[in-house]
Amino acid sequence: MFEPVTIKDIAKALGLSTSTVSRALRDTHEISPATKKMVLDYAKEIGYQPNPIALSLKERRSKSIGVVVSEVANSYFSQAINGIESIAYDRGYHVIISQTHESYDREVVNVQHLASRSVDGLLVSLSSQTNDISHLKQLHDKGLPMVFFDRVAEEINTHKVIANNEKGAYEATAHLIRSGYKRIAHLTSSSQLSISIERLSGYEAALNDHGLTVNADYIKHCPHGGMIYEETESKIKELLALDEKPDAIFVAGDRLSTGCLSVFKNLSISVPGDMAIAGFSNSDVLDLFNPSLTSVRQPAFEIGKLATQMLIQLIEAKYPVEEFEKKVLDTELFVRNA
Amino acid sequence: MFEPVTIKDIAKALGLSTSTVSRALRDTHEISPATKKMVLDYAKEIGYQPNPIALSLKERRSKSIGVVVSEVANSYFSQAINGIESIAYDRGYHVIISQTHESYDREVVNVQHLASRSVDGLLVSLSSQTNDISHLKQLHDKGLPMVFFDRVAEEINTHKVIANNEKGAYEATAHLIRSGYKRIAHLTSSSQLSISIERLSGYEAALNDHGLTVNADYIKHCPHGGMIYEETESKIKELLALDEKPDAIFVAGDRLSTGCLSVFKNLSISVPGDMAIAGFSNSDVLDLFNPSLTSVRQPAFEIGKLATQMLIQLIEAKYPVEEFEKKVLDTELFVRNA
DNA sequence: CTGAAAGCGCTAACAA
DNA sequence: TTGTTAGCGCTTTCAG
Repeated sequence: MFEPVTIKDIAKALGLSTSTVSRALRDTHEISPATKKMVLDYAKEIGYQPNPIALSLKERRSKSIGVVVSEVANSYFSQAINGIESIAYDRGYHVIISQTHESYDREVVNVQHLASRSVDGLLVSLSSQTNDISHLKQLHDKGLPMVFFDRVAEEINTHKVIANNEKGAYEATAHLIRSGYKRIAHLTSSSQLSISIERLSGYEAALNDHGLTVNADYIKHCPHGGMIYEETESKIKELLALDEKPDAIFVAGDRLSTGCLSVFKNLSISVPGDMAIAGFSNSDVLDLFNPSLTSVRQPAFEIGKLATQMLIQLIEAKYPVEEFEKKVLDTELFVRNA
Repeated sequence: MFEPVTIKDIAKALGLSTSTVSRALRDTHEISPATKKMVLDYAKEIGYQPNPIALSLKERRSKSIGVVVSEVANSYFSQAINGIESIAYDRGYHVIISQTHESYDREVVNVQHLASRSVDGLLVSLSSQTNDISHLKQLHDKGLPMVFFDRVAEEINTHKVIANNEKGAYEATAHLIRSGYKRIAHLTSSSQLSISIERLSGYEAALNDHGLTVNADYIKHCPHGGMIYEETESKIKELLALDEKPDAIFVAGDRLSTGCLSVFKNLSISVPGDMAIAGFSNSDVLDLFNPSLTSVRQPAFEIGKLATQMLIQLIEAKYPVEEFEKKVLDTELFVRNA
């Protein structure tokens, strides 16, 4: 149905061998200018396009990289993907995106799928439900290049690119403290995620540094990372039911931050009047929100770029890479008060 | 670096021929149960994974589909992509996403890139700057299956899936009229886009049906579809500079709607006090906006699903398909007033 | 029921 | 400088 036009066709038409045509097309020196011109002209005339699949088979690589994220409909990830694309594209790589929707099972399936489609490398941000990373470890051990970004697996020794989650969390929490709030709760994603751990640690450090004590009742985890409204709502209701109700919340995720605002809006609880909120978010319409959200913004585009550069470096390395690094990029705090 | 495990390895280890192994793996009937079991067991043991590239080369298809959208960081498209993925994965297809960022040049390059990577088909939503569609026409003529969604090219005879833009625009405009507004402007994307034409037509119909006249000065185009804040701002300022200043605006796009709200916020113009706004948007945080936006929501997920089903049907068709259809899905109006 | 051989499109030794 | 040949991993005639 879809017309071929192969090197063989050109060879036949021009009375040459396929290897000569190949050489002309690939511009090697061992070819006469005349033949080369003839081949190139004819190739252009009939619109010859090399078959990348044949090439992949031969060179044993696909010039494509797989991306595993929880959701493209998420400002952070869509910005990161833009960064990924911007680099990949320039370097001639295809980007294959797959979404876990925060499900461990889908993550396993997607990773397997990508690997079996022989991507040359993987850019991974773990799902919030992922505890066991053997599906990735196995591929990594086999030699599949892999770079983690955002939600990383410490157990796998490879490059990692993350935001300075601890510092970002510290700043947001400190901002709430400086604004006069004393009972600051923390709403976060599942506890095993690297970002949860880092952000929790920044939150705790800020409390400690400002003479406030960490109250375990004030820390609530949403395993679905804000994907399920009811989950977020019920955790917030737990906070509101406490004897010493918090007066502010530091929220550790994009979806959770907006989810949180929605819950308060629906409960008709005034923000920041009755409850102040600061949270991680990369949305670019935050300025339109009311109640407004003081936000911690990650350099998502930059993170995507860096991760991709490192991955391609790994893919194209002549010798196995032994030294891995973790890049940490600063976040930015946007104070908004309505 | 990355270990192979081919059919040949199995054959050698088991003292069989590659064809026998292939047959065992592919579960044909012309194979003895014993051999089959032996092969399957061994294959599982050593973790054999068929090489899809070799298969693609043989079968002359890649089991992947290319998606061309303007931006993944856009609620409409990210939702549509979710729909696309949901079907594609089930049917064993990979989804390769590329973004035009509303640029014609990038669209041409991306389409070429996808085609040369031999995707089996294309799901396309045109960039706002695309006038010339010969890059697509050429591939379509060559037999590459193609389905348009959202921003379609009427000149290419193939399946199309769109929202009922005209009706959606009509309803939004009629809503503004019923709310008492009489000087309703229209802010839209570039004039050649199918969605612009359809939405403009719905807008005009609503005005006419309600005894209002269409004023050409009230219709403003943003060729970059809201990607450039300054463009949106300047068009709005043009509207505000008119002698008979509009009292409401019907906005024809996601990015434009939020951009519009931002502009008014920055100009300290009260919405809907001084200016009412209704617009197309698929954002799922609209409820948090203030000023709030009365929105026309498209069934993006559904559109993505349908387009993908139709594309795969085209790809897998035994005989060339001659009959094409255009599916039109209803939008939903969400009235919000703050 | 199994094996040998050809071929998908391309490149790269090796010959000529 | 050009042609011949083999091979990347797999399926599929065609013989046995």
